[in-house]
Amino acid sequence: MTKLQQAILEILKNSKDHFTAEDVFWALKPQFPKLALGTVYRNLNYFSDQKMIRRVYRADAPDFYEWNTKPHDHAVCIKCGVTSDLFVPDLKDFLKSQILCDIVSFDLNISYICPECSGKNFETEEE
Amino acid sequence: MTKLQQAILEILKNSKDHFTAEDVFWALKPQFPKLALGTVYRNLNYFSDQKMIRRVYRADAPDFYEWNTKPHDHAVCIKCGVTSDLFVPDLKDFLKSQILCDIVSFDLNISYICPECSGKNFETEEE
DNA sequence: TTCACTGCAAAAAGTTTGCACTGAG
DNA sequence: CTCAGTGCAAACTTTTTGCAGTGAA
Repeated sequence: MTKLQQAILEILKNSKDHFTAEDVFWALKPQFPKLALGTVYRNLNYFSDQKMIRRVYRADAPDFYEWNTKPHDHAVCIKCGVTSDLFVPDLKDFLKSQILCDIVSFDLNISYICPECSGKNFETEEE
Repeated sequence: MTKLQQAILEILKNSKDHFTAEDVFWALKPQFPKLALGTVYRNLNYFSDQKMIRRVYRADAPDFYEWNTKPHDHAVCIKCGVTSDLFVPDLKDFLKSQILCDIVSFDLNISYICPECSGKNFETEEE
């Protein structure tokens, strides 16, 4: 494991944020001035292939990568734009009960108004 | 509404399939030999802006367009690759009850083994 | 010396856009 | 004559890849 690879993993490990390849690239650029974006992609994809991190495919925005590899969903606040991890308990069982099929996996993305932006004090189940 | 625009809508209207812009392009090419892919995109996007059809953004595959504008989800069979419309009853209420937040919208995509491929006779709630 | 890792640049894939043209009204 | 709709080609965004160089063991 090279210094660069360690540094890439450290960035993800030390934050609950969701990083695009470019985020990681710019975060490391001061420390690795010759760093290339392609190299960042290559390493991030290698790590996610190894299940060390999770890659989240997105449709109309760059994919992001996160440290949290446990199953969870994502919620994007339509006010502040922040993406949060979100775990919906019993969702798989609920889906199975409703559609009566063998579910292999599923991907849920929620648009919502986060507690901070709603001004109210809702609690979210987070993981 | 031009002949081309009518023809594009007809293709979506007459099928429950999910069409990429290229699907539509090739379906119309015989009838409109000079047709350009960009024009197909422009019209499909115009129609979806007008809520006449629905555009479904996809992460690692071309977006598709469908006639069904009613809220529903999608399930992709991992065996045969077919995408089906799927309506999960009461899902929004279930999500609200679990995460206690104001949900604006959500997007659910399921990977599963469809009834035909599983060899069993499961019934799916479809819309 | 070796070879995994890297930088660089080009390519790939999907989609959008600028511009000139054309044809129906 | 006008101008909405079109074809064409180039641009754009995100991501991947081929290739040559390089640096640690």
